[in-house]
Formats: sequence, C-alpha cells, structure tokens
Amino acid sequence: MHADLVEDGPYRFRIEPTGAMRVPGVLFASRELLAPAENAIEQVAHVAALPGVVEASYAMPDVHLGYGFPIGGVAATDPREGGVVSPGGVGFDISCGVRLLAADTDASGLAPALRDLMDGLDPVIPRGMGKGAVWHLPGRRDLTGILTGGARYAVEQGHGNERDLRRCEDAGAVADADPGQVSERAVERGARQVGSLGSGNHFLEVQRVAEVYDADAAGAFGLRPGQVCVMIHCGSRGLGHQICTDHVRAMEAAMPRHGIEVPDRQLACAPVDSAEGRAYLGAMAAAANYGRANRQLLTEAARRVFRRVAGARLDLVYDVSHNLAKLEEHVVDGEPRRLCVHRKGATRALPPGHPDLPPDLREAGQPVLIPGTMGTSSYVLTGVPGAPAFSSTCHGAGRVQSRHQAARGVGGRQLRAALEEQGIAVRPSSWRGLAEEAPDAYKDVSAVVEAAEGAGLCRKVARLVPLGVVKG
DNA sequence: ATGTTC
Repeated sequence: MHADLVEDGPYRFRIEPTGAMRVPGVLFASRELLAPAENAIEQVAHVAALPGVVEASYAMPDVHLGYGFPIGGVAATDPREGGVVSPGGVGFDISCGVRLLAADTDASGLAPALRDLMDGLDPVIPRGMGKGAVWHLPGRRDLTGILTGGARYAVEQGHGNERDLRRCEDAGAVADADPGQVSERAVERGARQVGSLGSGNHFLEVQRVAEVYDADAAGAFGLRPGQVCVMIHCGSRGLGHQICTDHVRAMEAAMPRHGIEVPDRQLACAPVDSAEGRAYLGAMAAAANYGRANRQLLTEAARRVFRRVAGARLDLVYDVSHNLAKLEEHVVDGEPRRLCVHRKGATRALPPGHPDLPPDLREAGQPVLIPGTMGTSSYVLTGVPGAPAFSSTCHGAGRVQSRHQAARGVGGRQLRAALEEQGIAVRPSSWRGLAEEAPDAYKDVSAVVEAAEGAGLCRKVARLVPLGVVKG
C-alpha cells in the first residue's frame, strides 16, 4: 500500500497535499483494488499539481497506470484561475465509450438463432488493427460532417433514427468541434476507419440481462430480466490517437511560454483559455464526434443482422464516453463554477433530475455503461444525487497486467475454447489480441462496481452476461 | 488505445 494513503471512509482513501500538489488526492476503492495500482497512485498525486485544479485529483476503483494521468482518473480545473486542459487527461483514444442496445426479444427465444447471428455479425463488424470500415471516405471534406455532427450526421445520412440521438450523451454531437485543428495526418487515418471497432479491449457483445437490481430504473432504461442486449465498445481509432499526439507535442512546446511546470512531461497541458488549449478542445470535440458516429454506424450494421437473422429490433439504451474533457457547471464550496472536467477511463454519471437528461430518463438518472472483462459480467449503473468527483464513476474492470504479460499467459485458441465451453460464442480478429484480453489481466469488474456503489458514486441497475463476443 | 517505435 502507498505510504501516504490514509483511509478516509468506506471505499475512500486520501493523499494529503505535499510538494507540488495543490489539492489532495482522493481514491475511491478497496485496498485490494489499489494493491495492483501502486504506480497509478503516484499519478493521482501528479495530477493534483496541475495549474487551476480544484477540489481534488480523483481516482475511480478501476484506476491503473496511464499516459500521464491514471486511467480511472477525474480532475477538474477552473479556466478563470488559469486552469489547464491536458490531452493526457483524456487519453489517446478520445471519446472511447460504450453504447448499449436492447433487443425486443429474450435470450430463450434467440437461442436457436445465436450461432447464425454471430456468423452474421462476424463479416460485417470491421475490426482489428487498421483493417476495414463501414464507410470509406476519400478525405477532409467528406469527414467534416462527421467531425462536426457526430452521430447526428450519421442519422442525417440515413443511419439510425431521431430516438437514437435522444439516447446519446450530448444528443449525439459535441458542440464547438473545430475540424481546422485536426491535422491532415489525423484526417487521413480517420477517413479509412469510420465504422470500425479497432482492437485491444474493444468489442461488440451480444448479452443477456442476468440480474436487475433496480426495476424502476431498468424499466426506464428499457431493460428487463432475460432480455437480449448488444453492447458496443469502441473509440475514435487512429484519428483520436493522432490528435492526441499532435496536441501533446504542441503543448510541450508552449508550456515554457505559459510558465507551466508539471511533475511529469506526459502531463503536457495549456490553459483552457489559450490558443493551444482552445485548439486541443476543438480537435478533441471533433474526435469525440467521430467516436459517436463510429458507434452509430456499427449500431446500424448490427441492426441489419438482427433484423435479417432473428427478426429482432434493437433500441438504443444509451451511448456514453469514457474518455473526455468537458466544460461543465459544478458547485464547489457552495459556489457554482464552470470547470473543465477531465474524465479518463471514467464515466459521467448524471443524477436523477439533471436538466441534461432526456425527459424519459430524468427520473431514473443517466445510464452508466460498464463493460466487463471478456467472458464476465457487464453492468448498467445510474448516477446518484450529491455524488462526489463531479458526478463521475468507474468505466470498467481496469487492467492489472500489461498486454505483454497477458499474452505470456493463456493462448488465444485456448481462451476461445474455454469461453465456448461456457456457452459464449467468440468471433476473434486475432489470437494474439484475444490472449491480451484474458480475464486474468483485469481486476474483477464486480468488485469495481461494488466499490463504486459503496463509495457513493453510483447505483447498480442491472448486470449483463455475454452470449457472444465479436472481438476487436 | 495506436498503420502495436517517424
């Protein structure tokens, strides 16, 4: 256990400010969940040193080592006090996130068609490193609609419906995207990948609602026990990666000019109200829209297969990002302030009654979608009133082994056989990629969710189990 | 996460 960590409540630890830290560190977790994340705890303290940071540098129960910021980190800065935005606080996969679709059929009814369904999804869900996409776009002009319009643009082009957009964070498009801040190289990489899962922990899973903890909230979300669901986990692909690379470089060069020093060069940042800060936020918003359009197009690909093979419909439950910085209003020390909230491997979790929720979700709160490790449960949570960390919670299981370590363990073929033995159909894109996602490489997602709920960050609504996984 | 080290 980290020497400077003090237990401060249920599932709550604190690091008192020392050295360059401007605020404390606050970690929501059990000792067991923090034990494999020693190096990430150091990163929580580093983030607390950022100019303009307010309240605390927070860590969610799935915290682990990331680029500069920990994955599972939440930090807000006040632009009026020189607060910065840092690409490392969002991550390379800008707006990586999850969407959940609910089918109008139960698992028992779908069982005879499951194999055909998986075989139908296999060839139409592009995935793996660099390979294939639902849309192919020649270049910048064609990408502009996606970069500014996100899922809304995809729907306008005939890929989805208006109801989908009401069930997306920000109604499917982040405002203030600036395609002019997206480099030619980022556009080139992005143009070939619109509508693709990518690799790593990204997937499309066919799931069954195994358990409902809150029937009222589940009902509002359109979920019931036994129901079939589809969960899509993907991000902004090479476009987001290139944008992060470009803007980290620009901010590194500009930091001396802004008189900013940080404990780790991976925390490269610039004031929100500076040319570099605005440039990054404009490009980041464009990548966020790309990520949402990506998930919208994969939704349509899945819908076509479900209709054809099973005669089933898929309705959007919600689409939410796990990697984003947003300008939001929060009350700090009794004062409403406009803050730049970084969530990296963390989920916004709006409480019941929040004005940004669509009317049909307002009573229940925002659906929070938590993908589990391959072959294990995923969760649907919801926000709670008065939650700490700027209404944020966990985002997934959280790695404990590097990809390299994981690949030295169980082989991909062996892993697939074990999952098929459990009745889970697996359609991988590579054996190596599958091995890197072995469940042993992750924390127990149920323990993460228990800690998040126990710390008062969110409430459990439902647990989903996999029937079949299309693996990135 | 990522044309898995421009």
